[in-house]
Amino acid sequence: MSLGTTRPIARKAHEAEPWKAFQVRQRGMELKRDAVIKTAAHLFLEHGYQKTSMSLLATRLKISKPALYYYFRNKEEILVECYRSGIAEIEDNLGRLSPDAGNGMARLRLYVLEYATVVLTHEFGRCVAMIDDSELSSKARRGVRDLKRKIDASFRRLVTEGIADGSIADCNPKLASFAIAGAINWAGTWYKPSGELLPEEIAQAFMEILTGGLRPRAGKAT
Amino acid sequence: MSLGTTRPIARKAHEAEPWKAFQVRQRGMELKRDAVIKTAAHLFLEHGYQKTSMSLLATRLKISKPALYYYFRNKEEILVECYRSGIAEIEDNLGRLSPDAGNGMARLRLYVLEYATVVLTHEFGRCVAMIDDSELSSKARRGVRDLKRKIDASFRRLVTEGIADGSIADCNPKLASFAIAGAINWAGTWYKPSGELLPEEIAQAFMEILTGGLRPRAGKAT
Amino acid sequence: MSLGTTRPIARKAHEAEPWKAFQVRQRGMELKRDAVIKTAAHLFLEHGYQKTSMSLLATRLKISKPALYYYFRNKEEILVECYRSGIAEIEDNLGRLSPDAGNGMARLRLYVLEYATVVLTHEFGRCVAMIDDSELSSKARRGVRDLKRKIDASFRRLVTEGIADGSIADCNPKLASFAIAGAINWAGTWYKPSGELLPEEIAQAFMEILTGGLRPRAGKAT
Amino acid sequence: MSLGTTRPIARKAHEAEPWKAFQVRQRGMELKRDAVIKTAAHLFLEHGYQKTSMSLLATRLKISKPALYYYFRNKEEILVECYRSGIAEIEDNLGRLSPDAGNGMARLRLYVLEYATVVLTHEFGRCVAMIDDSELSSKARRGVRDLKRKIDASFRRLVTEGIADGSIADCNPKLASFAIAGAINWAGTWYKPSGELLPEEIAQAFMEILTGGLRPRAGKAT
DNA sequence: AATGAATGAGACTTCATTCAT
DNA sequence: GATGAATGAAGTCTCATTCAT
Repeated sequence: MSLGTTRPIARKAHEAEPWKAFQVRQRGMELKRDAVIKTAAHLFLEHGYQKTSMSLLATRLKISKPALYYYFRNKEEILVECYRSGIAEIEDNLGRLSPDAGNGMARLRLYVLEYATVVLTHEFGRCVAMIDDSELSSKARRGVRDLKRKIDASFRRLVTEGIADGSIADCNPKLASFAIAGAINWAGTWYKPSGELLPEEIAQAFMEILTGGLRPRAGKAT
Repeated sequence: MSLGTTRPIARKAHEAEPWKAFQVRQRGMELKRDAVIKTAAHLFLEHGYQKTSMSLLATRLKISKPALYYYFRNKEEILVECYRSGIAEIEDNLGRLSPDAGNGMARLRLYVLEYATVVLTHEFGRCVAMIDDSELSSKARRGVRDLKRKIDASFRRLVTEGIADGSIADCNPKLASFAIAGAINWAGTWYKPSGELLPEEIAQAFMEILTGGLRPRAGKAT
Repeated sequence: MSLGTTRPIARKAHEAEPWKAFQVRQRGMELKRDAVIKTAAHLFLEHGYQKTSMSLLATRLKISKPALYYYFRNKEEILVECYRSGIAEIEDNLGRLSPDAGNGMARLRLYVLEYATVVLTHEFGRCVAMIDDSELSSKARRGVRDLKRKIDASFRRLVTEGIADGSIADCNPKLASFAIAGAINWAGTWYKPSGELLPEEIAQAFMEILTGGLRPRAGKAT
Repeated sequence: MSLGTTRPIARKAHEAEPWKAFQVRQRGMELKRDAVIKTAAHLFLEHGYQKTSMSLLATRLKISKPALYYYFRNKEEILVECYRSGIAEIEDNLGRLSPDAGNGMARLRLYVLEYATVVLTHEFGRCVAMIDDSELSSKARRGVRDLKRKIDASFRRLVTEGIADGSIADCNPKLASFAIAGAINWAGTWYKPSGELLPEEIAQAFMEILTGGLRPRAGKAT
């Protein structure tokens, strides 16, 4: 029975259980927010951000539209949270790589492998790769870009280190990172889990192709 | 001198209007259509397809909204024409490459160079690379994908030929093409003409990085 | 007290709005939908379906345009509901006639009387008679026609029964029903409640004129 | 003479060929107008007045849209001309009936037969019966109704005469005419030339059914 | 006599968001 | 915490009509 679920009761509820209730509520908040962005990420990837309406999102979550606005300020904030989760996901996975796994090239290769895997198999990761942040307001965009830049910086640092230790040919680290990350991001565009290519397969092949070009050429001074 | 032909000048031309160009009310289906898609391509790239309203497009062209519908059946048709022009542009440039310029690898390298150049410097070309065709109705999408596939097929054929003549290492041609084309397409995403990186510079670097990984490894029997 | 039930009062009721009727923001899907189709029926009859814009309808109801779309999927659905209500109205009234009120002719006469009364005095009934269902999409049209056919079938059945029991002259039941129903439907076109002719008067006269022609001719073998 | 008609060329034309040309032009004008309203009537009957766009009409006639405005002031005028032609058609056919063909009933029967035939077989006639004149502006509507009234008046006169000479039962001539004409007009709504019922068949049956009810009841002193 | 091109007005519909409960 | 109901703004598109030639 609702005109709202618990109108009469609610007013009493927060008087009755002061502390625990709050924690539980907070926990609930977190859980709900997670559920929202998870579903949202899925829909954004399936139909695009613009074409995913708040109505659809609410319907999928089996909650009412205003409920979404209880958890998030607006649609944009949901997307931003997707990005944030995606970037966290990526950093999580990449951060786990041991920082002393050989020379720069070796570490770059692992990095590429891992990044490709995340982008292909994790939905939040795919959001980062796929959804154009130009959909965001300029303020939110700046925030997201700051986060994204960290990943790019990692790539660039690895390349630079590889060049320093001789395991990577002399090249423009910025362009090299862009090429590598771009190819992987783009894969997020066309990869379909239902297709015949396996993520591992793609990740492996991309690692070879994309890092192979950075190998120092034998006997060449370039 | 039509807006549609003079490509070198074109970079500034999206502001030009054939409306009232020479004398008033010249004949001009062709001319006008060209002007529309040129401006549309520009706006699509700037704000995205969905967020570019027909109103905005009309305003930019300094014509009324219904006038657009005199030249195109609907918004989708405009996007399709952008794609078509872009693909023609790409094929034009790639087709000009002499088909006997050395072995597979050599030809692939030229191809990459040229493709990157088009995608970075021609607006229609960028449309092909950047605008998600999932915005289209399924019918139009099929048409566009058929066209796009031809370009992908070219890449794949070059790789296959390179493998055959030994100039390219044994690899999955499909994945190799995807990696290469993807990296370039992605560049369309972040490249800003106003930035510090020159298109030629990027194209050159990408050529090295992306094809380098396909070189047969010295001393490897594979 | 719902707008939808009190038919006697209803003739003036198309101005009533359940919006803010009792207290503010009562529950009321049903109530509101009824109010919408009641007002819609009135406007459709006054200006025609095509020329009745959703804007006008909303204005009359003193709600915003999108609110209409909260209650109905689209304009067509509103018309379909008008039809449905009208047909229900007609069937209600006709169904109340006792099925054993004499021979076929006697029952037909009652039926004509009642049908004419509904078509002349009930707005939903008039919708069924007057609004061309070719305005509908082919799918909706099929649905409406199925409903309409039931009424036509009733007429035809009565005529057939009358022929069987000798109370009606031998004739083509289909054409007879069409003639009778047509004359009545057409009356919906020109009848104005504000005119000098009373509905009862018209219904009575039509009954005589339209069924008189079906009387078996004395001493004539047809 | 409207602004739209003969501005540029006319200035020279009427100096050069003063008489013949004018006649020819007038003849052409007539012919073209006829062609327009003929096609228009067809389309109006097929899709309805509102849904028949001037574009479609022009396309069907293989002329340009502005050309229509050369021959007619606006869409409404085209409909009015359809009505006018239809009414002329009806009057033509009805006027041909000899005014001394027996008593009132006999003449009424012929009249019904003829009216039904025209409404079912002539497109202009069908326009009069079918197209709701509420589509017209109030001014045009008045004109059309004046014309229509003449037909109605004929019906009513025949009934009155029939009552006078005893061949028709005492009844309200107005309602009798409405019933008769209404049934026939309505037939224009559902009759499809491609269907199985022949116009003659329908006309004959309607004549019997609709006039039968007006026969004076045997043995009744009224 | 005829037309290619253009337009103002307005149609239906969708969406992100908020109000009042 | 949650929701049924509502809305302002905007979107795509169509139409009758007219301008300039």
